[in-house]
Amino acid sequence: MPEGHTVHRLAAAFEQAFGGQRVRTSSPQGRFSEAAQLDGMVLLGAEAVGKHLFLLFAPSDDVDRGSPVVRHVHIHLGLYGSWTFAGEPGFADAHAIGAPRLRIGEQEEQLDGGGVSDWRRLVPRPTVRLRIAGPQGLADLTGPTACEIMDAQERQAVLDRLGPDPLRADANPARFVDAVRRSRTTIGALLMNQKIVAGIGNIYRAELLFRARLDPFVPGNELSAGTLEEMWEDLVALMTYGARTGRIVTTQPEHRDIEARIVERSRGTRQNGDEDPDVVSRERSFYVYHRQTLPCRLCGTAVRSTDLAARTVFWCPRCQTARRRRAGWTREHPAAPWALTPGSSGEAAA
DNA sequence: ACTATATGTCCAC
DNA sequence: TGGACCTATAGTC
Repeated sequence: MPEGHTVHRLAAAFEQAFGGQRVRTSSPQGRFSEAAQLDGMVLLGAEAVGKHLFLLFAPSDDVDRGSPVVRHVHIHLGLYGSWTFAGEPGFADAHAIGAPRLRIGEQEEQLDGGGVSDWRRLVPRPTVRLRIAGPQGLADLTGPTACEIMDAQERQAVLDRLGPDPLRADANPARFVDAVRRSRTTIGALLMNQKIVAGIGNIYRAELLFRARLDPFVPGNELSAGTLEEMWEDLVALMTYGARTGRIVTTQPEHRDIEARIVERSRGTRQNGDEDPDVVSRERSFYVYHRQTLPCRLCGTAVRSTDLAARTVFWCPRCQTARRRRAGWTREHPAAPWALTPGSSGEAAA
């Protein structure tokens, strides 16, 4: 259930866990029989583009010779896919606290709590499509929409059908701005279209539109370049935070309720200051996502939901009012919180 | 045991 | 636009 930030996180985790090392690969489930072709190769690195993950493999003697032919394992997690890591203490847990395991995708899983103390003896679930095992630990993939070997041309074809990715340094925001302004489709639908911008999912869509105070049903061609440039900058900030912490948080501290802040303070076990992602509980993290019928954090109006582009969109009908305006329109709300200040619960925001 | 749900995408009609 | 697909989990009977 990842959006782009999760996939970028995964790429970093794979580089750290297996980068440059020989690995064993297998498909316990049997549905990725090509795993046998990769067994014993070197995992050269990992790449994230939007919600697509590429793991790069090459035979070790090719690597030694200096010009390896790279096999790109293309993985898309879809709605259900996830990776589970297990290994030596410190393996793939750059973002976890203490435990020699973490599951990227959703919750953590107790891998050694049930009597399994050695990750090497961890029997894969029968649904594991791909297992990658290195000297320090392993990673199990379940439920992906895609898991296939690609060559360089096929990889490029995937990139070619994606819009700019806010988490990539090579992204060109003008492509996003121009594509939106050329379209009569609603901004709510355009944000979910991976050709327009790569990596946004249903949460970032709803939250970005709220932060822009924008009605999801405004046609793209009615938005000003300036508005879209600000939205791009906001996306970069939101998704960078998400990639760093593994969690989506879009609320400004002053918009989370007071009781929540008291609870967060009183938890008291923050060793490392302000960067602990657990500081913001899930219920405090969003302005509108999954908050239909609840009062808007800013104005108290009931948050609404409806279908838009095959998914449920959530929005505040009072705060998100811009519609049917020509390009050049400026926001009516006094101060849209473009700058995200995560982790500083209770502090005044910019 | 069954059902509903989930941060996704594609294809057929 | 509706259904199919991939899987785990929480909730209900």
